[in-house]
Amino acid sequence: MSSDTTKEKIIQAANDVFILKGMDGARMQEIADEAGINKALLHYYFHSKEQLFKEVFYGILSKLIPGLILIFKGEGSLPDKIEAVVAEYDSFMFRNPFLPQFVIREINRDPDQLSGFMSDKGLDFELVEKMINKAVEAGTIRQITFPHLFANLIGMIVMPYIGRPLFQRKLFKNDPVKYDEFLRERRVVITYFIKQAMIC
Amino acid sequence: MSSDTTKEKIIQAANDVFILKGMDGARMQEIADEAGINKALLHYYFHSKEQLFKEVFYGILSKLIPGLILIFKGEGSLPDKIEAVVAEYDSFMFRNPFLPQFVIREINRDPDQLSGFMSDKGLDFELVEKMINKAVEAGTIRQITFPHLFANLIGMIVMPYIGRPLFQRKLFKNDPVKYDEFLRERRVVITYFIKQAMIC
DNA sequence: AAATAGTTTAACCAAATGGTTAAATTTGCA
DNA sequence: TGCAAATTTAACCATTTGGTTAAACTATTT
Repeated sequence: MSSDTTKEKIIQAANDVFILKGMDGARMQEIADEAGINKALLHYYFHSKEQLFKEVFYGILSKLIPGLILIFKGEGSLPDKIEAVVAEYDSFMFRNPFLPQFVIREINRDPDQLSGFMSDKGLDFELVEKMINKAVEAGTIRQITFPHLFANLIGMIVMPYIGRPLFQRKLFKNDPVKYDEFLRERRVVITYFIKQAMIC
Repeated sequence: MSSDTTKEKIIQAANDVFILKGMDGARMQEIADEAGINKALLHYYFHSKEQLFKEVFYGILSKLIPGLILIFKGEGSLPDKIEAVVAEYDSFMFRNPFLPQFVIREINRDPDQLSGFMSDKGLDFELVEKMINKAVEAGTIRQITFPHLFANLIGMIVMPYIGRPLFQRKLFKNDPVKYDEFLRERRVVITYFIKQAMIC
């Protein structure tokens, strides 16, 4: 097997371990084990934990951002775009259920790096902000500023993933199947909720 | 000064350090320094970090829960209660801005303990759930289940605190004063948002 | 004054952990 | 075949950190 494959095995293993245990909780030895190699070789490819973490973390994020940008810049009415963003975002979280926690940790660990990365990837909110403001002025949607709408949207999407261990216990008698059903309902519930709240 | 005062100094110091750096990031030495004592004395009062952490964490939570229960069990219409919960919750977060992150960490670290604690404190959601279901049946509010409403509510309230380092940079040009203004607007925005979404 | 609890000092311990090293071995490729 | 890169082995290092210990000192109480 080529060196590329080994590197990929490492990244895959790091992915799993990091996303389950976070940067602090992850052990280099465990990542090596998970990848089926030894610690020396791990450091042969990634000279530090920090470097490995960044490659994994920003690797995942890189997969999410293009979809969002496409939606923002694409055709369609504002409500349609909101619906699409919710769908895209939520399905991504469903496939990467530990990502929100992961992002939160990074938001508080190195916000400049994360912020810069988003800019590099071409994700900026000015377009969207203008779009919202224009719709408000035109009377298409109720009065709201972009930051508030953004916080509402992301908060509603992300909360069930962040709070799962508690929510599942308190609201679903700790039944994971029921909780997954609940998660699958979120997309349509959130979309509906936002539309009712925003559209006059 | 009595031993009680020293214990309180420790708890206060631990509060500050834990809430800024989390359980993992906090150092016993730093807590001792912050309390103006030395490590030996710190362990004289709290024999382990774990024990100290729990006293601090559940100490804070204990202050939040009674207010919520009062609202749930008190008089008033459902919309009024929702408004009151948002106000109570949000003002608590504003006074303890690092609490949400703190809770999230604990949710994922020891969910059983946290869940049990809430039950002990008399916080259960069955009443609220019934109240919501009844209102839906009566047609007072639009069709929604309690878990969804709960996730929406908490998500919207908590998100701006969790995501602050990033949001402030991306949406407010990293201006902390502007961000505090934004936070102060949240209560009314969220209340309004929820009411528009829920009330027919 | 004597006893008790609170507090300091300062050294120490054990475990965990990220990272290094050097030599030996295997594999892929020119 | 022979060279270079990939991989293993296994020991080792430095640092951090939670926690301990014992002796001495101080304040409080009885």
